[in-house]
Amino acid sequence: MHSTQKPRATAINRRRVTAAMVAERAGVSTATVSLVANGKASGRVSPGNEAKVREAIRELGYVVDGIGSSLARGVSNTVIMVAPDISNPFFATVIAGVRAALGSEFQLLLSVTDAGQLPSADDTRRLLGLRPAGLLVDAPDPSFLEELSAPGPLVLLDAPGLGPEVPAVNLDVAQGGRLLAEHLAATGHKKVAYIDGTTGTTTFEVRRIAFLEAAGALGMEVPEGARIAATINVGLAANAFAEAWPQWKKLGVSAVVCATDTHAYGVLQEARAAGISIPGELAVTGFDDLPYSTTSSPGLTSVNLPGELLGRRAAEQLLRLIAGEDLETQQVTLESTLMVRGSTVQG
Amino acid sequence: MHSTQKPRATAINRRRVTAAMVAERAGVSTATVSLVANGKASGRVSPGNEAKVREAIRELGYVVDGIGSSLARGVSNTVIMVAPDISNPFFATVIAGVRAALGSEFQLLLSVTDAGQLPSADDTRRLLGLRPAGLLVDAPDPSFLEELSAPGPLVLLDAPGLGPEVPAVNLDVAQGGRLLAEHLAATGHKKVAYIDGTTGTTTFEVRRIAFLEAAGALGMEVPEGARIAATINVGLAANAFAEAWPQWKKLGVSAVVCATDTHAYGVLQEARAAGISIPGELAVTGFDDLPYSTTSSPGLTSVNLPGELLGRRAAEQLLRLIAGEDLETQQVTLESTLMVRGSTVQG
DNA sequence: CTGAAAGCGCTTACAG
DNA sequence: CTGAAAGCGCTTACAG
Repeated sequence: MHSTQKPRATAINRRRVTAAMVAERAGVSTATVSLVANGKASGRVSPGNEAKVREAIRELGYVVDGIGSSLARGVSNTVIMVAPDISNPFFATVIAGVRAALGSEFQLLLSVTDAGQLPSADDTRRLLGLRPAGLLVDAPDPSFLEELSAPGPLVLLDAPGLGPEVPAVNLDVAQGGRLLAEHLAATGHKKVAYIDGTTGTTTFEVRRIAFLEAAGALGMEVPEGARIAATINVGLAANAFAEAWPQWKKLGVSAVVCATDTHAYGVLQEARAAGISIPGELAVTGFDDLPYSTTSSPGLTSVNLPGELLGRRAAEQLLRLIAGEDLETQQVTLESTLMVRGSTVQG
Repeated sequence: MHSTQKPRATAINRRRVTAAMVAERAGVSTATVSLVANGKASGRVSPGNEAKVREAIRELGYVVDGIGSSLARGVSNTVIMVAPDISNPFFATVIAGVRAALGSEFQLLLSVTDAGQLPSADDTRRLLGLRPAGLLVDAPDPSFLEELSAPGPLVLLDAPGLGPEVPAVNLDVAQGGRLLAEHLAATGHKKVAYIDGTTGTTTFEVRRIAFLEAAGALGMEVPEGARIAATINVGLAANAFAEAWPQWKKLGVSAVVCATDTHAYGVLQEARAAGISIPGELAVTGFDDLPYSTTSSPGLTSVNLPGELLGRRAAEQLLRLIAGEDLETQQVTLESTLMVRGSTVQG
């Protein structure tokens, strides 16, 4: 009963239904079919013909071929979003925003690279070979943008520090850093540690610099040796913290600012294991305000970044560019807010 | 003389470089350009012409147009992966596996739907309009597959319970359920609770049924009222558990099996808050073995599902189908393993 | 309103 | 080895 399978009994051999087939069935030309199929019939196709074409389309199950259409029009109805890291839960909310704004006219396709990797110039050229109606690029690094010559409509997301002529929607993470500094200063901290990411993404730089500047201005100190970095991973962050804590304690550090909530989870975990009281002995803060930060114990004080809005605004801007409109503002910056929870203030 | 500078056009108005332009520059036909550009020159184009074409391609910065090429060949060099939920961290590892196996010949594009939503038939038709070389569909539901008529090469991932004629790579979550039951029986539990997901995904059904059957066979009981469900969210799972725990306690429940690690994190969190000793008073288990499960305290006993391998195998199968080869095995099932940690056995 | 026709950029028999 | 030519399926001036 072993089968020598030639599978796919499904209608794999079903012939592609073309506009020509519809045209023949409806007794009109392919031009008319095209008009009707694309919703451009009104005022250009007689009601009778339109009805006939619709009927034929229905009967045959005709769908406009994207490839043929793209070639004829010079561009596809696809919007491609390039993202370096989808494993970040934050990304899912950004996508949701993009989808919401894009609606059904354009098809959203994601091109992801391996974790932490940027798309190669080669990848990108191939992407452009698909003739996307527009490109959304999340968290690009500057060198990538240089390679990305001659795209059509392009909007960057979360790409701080670019020339003002590049359409972009940014998160004001610097503001978040300042809010954090103000909050910690207000709650009496003098010496603070900082746990950075290791990817060197611009947003991490901005987070760090904004915090450090504001902290300094507010009379707080980040002592020598109280600045470390760890990969974005709970366990690794926990280890890094465990190793650093004895020295920090000696230095008098009473708060630690983490570049991401994920780092902060590691600190919370290790602190619990080591019996460090939070926030009494050590206050902990993060960035991103991931879902778990509301429900961890204690809750994590974190900078909330509006991911859904980021995606939505970026897609809206892109839609304008695709429509050939000018952008009122090339660059949009979205405010971040500080969510204060039990990891910095006694519940 | 023309310059030998790199073909880095200055943005916006660069004219598309076509094969015809390359052909003219090299003094050959577009047929020859096509052969060279596609690496099919060997034995079909004279060395001299090949060199001339390569030179022209370099000078002009020519890239084969994906749309034109796809139309001529009938299929694109794109592989589209349809996935219902990218916010699941597990998914990132699957993608990594797919990318690794796919190599550089095919361009991987992701089509995601909103969380928990299946792609509509309409979406899918448009996807097929892009003429992908192959389709990968992650965690589809059966009704979706019915609509997906007449695709070319197609491989399903994590789609248990399908007819044997559909190429698929599955995770043996049933085995995971059995391992869990055996482990809990071996560690002396008699009454066990179960926290299910709410999405009704097939994999959740399989997890539950396999566990319940094995548990029954091993003499364990899941009492009336000790089966609840919660959305995949730490906080919601925590709440659901908090509400259920008093009754479970009365019933003599000493272990709880969660459909996902995320549910289990909620239980761990609430248990800590409520002073329930783990695993002494309550043993906790999950499915998925997410990264945090190694480092939570206590570590979470969980069924490890090989995500990277899942993606890799699926892509390998797809590559075979694309190449027109037969599959040795239509359906591949990957073993799951049980990672025993502190949430079920005293560290 | 309508259809014939000219592409869009490429690939691939085919004839030389 | 090589190039002219016929498409792939569609859209869009254009002439009627």
